Parts: sequence; C-alpha cells; structure tokens
Amino acid sequence: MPLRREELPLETIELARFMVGKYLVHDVPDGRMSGRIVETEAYPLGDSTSHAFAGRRVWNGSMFLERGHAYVRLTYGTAYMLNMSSAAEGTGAGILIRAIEPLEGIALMEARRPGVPLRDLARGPGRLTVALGIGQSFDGADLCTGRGLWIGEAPDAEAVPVAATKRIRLSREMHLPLRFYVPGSPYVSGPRKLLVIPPSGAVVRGSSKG
DNA sequence: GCAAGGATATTCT
DNA sequence: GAATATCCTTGCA
Repeated sequence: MPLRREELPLETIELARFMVGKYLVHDVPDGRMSGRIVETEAYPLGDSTSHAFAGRRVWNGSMFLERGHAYVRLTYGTAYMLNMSSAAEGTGAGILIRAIEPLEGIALMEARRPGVPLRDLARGPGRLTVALGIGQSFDGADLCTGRGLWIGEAPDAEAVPVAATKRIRLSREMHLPLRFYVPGSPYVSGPRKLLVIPPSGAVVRGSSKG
C-alpha cells in the first residue's frame, strides 16, 4: 500500500523517524525492487548543513516541493543521493534516505552491482541509488503515486525499533541527533548501536597540502 | 570490524 | 581554489 501524502508527518524530524521501517519500492519494466528503509537523516528548515540553506536555487528546487517529492543530487562526483522533501510547498527541507534492507527484486539489484554481497547492496546513500537504478531523472518525482518510485506502508513498521544519533560526515551541527536507524540491523551504514554523543566533536579531517 | 586515504564531478552554505 | 549529505581499496586485528 502506497503511503498517502496526508499520512506523512508535517514536521521534518518526525518524518525522518517515521520513515524508518517503511518500504521503498521501485517498479521497473523488469519487475519490482523493494526494501525496508533502515536509516534516514533529517535536514530541517534552518539547518546550516542543508542544501536548501542558501535559499531556493535551480539545483535544489525539489527540496522546496510539497512533502513526499524526490530530491536527487550527485555529490562527490560519484554518488547520487535520494532525499524526500518534507515540508510545505515553498519551504526548503528534506530527509535523506541512507540505507534499505533489500526485500524484493534482489536479483535486479545484484545485476546493477555485480559481485556485491547482499548486505552491502544498498547500505549507504550512494549504493542505494545504484542498486535501485535511481538517477538525476528522478529529481522532483512524486513518491506518493504508487507507480514507478514510491514509498509504501509496512505492516510491521510500528514494531521496528528506532534509534537516533548525530548525522554522518558533517563537520557542522554535529551535536544534533538527526540520524535515525534500526539498531542492530546489518543493513545500516555507520554505527549500528546506541551511541553516546561525545561532548566535543573529535572527528577533524586535516587538510594536507601537496 | 575498523581506520585512513585517493578518486571523481559539481558547486560555491 | 576549497568544499562537499560518498565509495572503494588497502592494511591491520
């Protein structure tokens, strides 16, 4: 069953938590690929690390669509990332879908990522988009239609435990627990256990001059 | 399993 | 020129 837009929480952080445990489905001519969302991150309004922070631009316009639309962008030159807009039309906010547990169409995903073990097929935002065949053309797509790429209700979604930690790979706003995931799931990228956020961020990547 | 570093394209927070 | 919501390989345990 596709999730209706009215079912999506209006608040970005709530929505990021809500989406953990739900299904992500991609129907293609060759069949159906689906998986359970096991890891998300919230990028609420006013977050200085959000792609929407600098205001509405051509490249981030999809983040300003009504909640439930896809925002796809290439980062680091190699990795597409799938986000979903999370607020009202005109408001720039979204959630990043970081990992899924593959359920249906695993052979189709393996065909796109040959030789990769099941556990790593969609463990990470860039890997997820490769496995599901999601590219720039999906930017702006409505995820509430039940056709093509869409999000679906999961019968046991409420039974899935959800934990929160700081987000991954950010150098600012690290203190905010805006990453949500299923604790213990092997399909989660990064830390899978309940973590205590350190008082001061010790992760500093030095820039070496050459 | 974890840490460290290079690759690679786009943008300018 | 510097930064970026990453991935892969290598080395070690």
